[in-house]
Amino acid sequence: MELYINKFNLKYTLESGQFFRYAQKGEWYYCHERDKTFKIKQKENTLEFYGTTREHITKLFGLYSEYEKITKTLSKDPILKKAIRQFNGLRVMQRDPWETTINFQCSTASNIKKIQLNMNKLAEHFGKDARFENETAHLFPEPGQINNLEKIKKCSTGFRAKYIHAVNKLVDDNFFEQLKRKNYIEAKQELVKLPGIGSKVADCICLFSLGKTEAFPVDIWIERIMQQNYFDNKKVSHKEIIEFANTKWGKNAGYAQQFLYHWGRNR
DNA sequence: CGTCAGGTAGCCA
DNA sequence: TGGCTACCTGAC
Repeated sequence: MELYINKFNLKYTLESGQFFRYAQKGEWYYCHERDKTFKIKQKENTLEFYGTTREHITKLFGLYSEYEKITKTLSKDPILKKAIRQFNGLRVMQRDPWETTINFQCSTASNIKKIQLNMNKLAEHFGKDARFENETAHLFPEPGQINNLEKIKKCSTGFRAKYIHAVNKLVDDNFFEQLKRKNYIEAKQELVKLPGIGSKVADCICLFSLGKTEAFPVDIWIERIMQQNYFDNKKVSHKEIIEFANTKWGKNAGYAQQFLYHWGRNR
């Protein structure tokens, strides 16, 4: 299947730390998202993919957003202007909230490689098997299915295992549907009540899966980037950074974060 | 072989 | 609110 696209870069979007279950094979990216397995490649303004629908691709890769409007507004900021020029086509994805929650619970005090390992192992141990191109693909387990603490530990999750185990019991798809209907502040408040989920992870869930475009996840990288570029190298609290981003970029803060993060790490 | 990493929770001033 | 520290384990 094909999809005509504009102002989109698959590589930047997929490799910018918002999505983890993918593997590059030649010109194709083999991707897994919840119960979907598909492969996708980009050739200029065309996306070619197999294994899923146009609707899914459009939503997952944030292709419905008013990208030109957002980037134009953000480009008033000279630093973002550079970042946007360098990484034009980078999008904020809209993923499955359940998988995103487990995903970013795994991210605490970790790194991209290890998060990928955790997610792939969780799918192997708890998810259903499917066939894709004559090979076994592991689907991500449904809410409620990650229910064995010892097995969760076998997925190299370490001290995060107990949090994953607890959250698996506390949420379901309906919970996330309710959060989508709430505003950003309320949704975040609900999320940080969950074990193993603090401000940063909650903001990632809000931004990457609940459509809260104003969320501005502050991790150690964003902290450094913001300090260097907007606070004259002075120490600032995460709270101050969030307030600054909110005032400066409002509903576009999430996009600003994604550009700054990618730019700051790949410069 | 030691150090450290996309944070969070718990505890104390 | 602000400042500490422990925490699993693979990767460098």
